[in-house]
Amino acid sequence: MTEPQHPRQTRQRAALETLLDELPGFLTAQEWHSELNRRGTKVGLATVYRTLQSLTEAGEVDMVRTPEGLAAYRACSTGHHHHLICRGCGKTVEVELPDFERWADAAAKQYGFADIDHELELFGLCGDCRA
Amino acid sequence: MTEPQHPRQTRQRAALETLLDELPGFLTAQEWHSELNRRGTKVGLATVYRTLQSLTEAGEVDMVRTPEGLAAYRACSTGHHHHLICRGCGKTVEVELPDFERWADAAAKQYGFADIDHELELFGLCGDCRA
DNA sequence: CTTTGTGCAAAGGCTTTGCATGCTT
DNA sequence: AAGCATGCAAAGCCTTTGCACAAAG
Repeated sequence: MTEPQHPRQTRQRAALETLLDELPGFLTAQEWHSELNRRGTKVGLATVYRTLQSLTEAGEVDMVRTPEGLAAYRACSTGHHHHLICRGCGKTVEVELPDFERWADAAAKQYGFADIDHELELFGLCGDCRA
Repeated sequence: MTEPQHPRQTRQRAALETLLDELPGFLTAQEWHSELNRRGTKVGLATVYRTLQSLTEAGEVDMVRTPEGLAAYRACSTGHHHHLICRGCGKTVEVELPDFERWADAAAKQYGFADIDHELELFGLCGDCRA
């Protein structure tokens, strides 16, 4: 049993973590990559993929699947929540649904299921895009 | 404005529709393809993809994304419902959640979102796999 | 006969991986 | 100095598409 390995502090990882804290929405690995390079930080695409995976496993980043099956990532705040995602501009809101877990558990239990997990995303049009 | 085009009745499409009615679970396009061929019905993979898409657009088939981002399909009964999927054996149950749409609408409206759609899947362990 | 469906193979797009090099520690 | 991280390019996988042929209406 060795110490839990801390990832090394590299320019690329730092840049990505900073960017994750700045931009609130869900972006794909390729979009994070473009955004980094657009800001002048040269980072390889493979590195972005590897770093996002690493951060996801570490629980510092949230991954969801878009309806197209792409992986999209964002920094996650603590606590369990769901996402409300604008179809128009991609803006995302974290939605607390306090009753949902209990309710899902209860619903599943009626079918003999236990140990319930769930994936829930809401998609809609935000006020700006609706205007 | 012409009549709504009915798809042509072909051996391949019939075989897939029959199989969809027989197997209750979610399978990927490739899995449906394998299953067809395993049963002696030779159908091209591209045809399976195209037919599943066509059936999905026609509302006769349900598509969900697996956590890996793969598209998985199954015949769907009428009415909107969600899925309760066993992590152990893949068994799926259709769950009617009558209050959910209203509730999701209300929750989203608080954030100025409208025209809400959602994706909800529940994952758990069924009675058999729990034994 | 006309139109749509099929099959095959090739192309596309996202993601992962192998390997040599550079940077952290 | 040792080892993980990076970059690039190549490979992998799922899925879509182009095209010629077959089948349905």
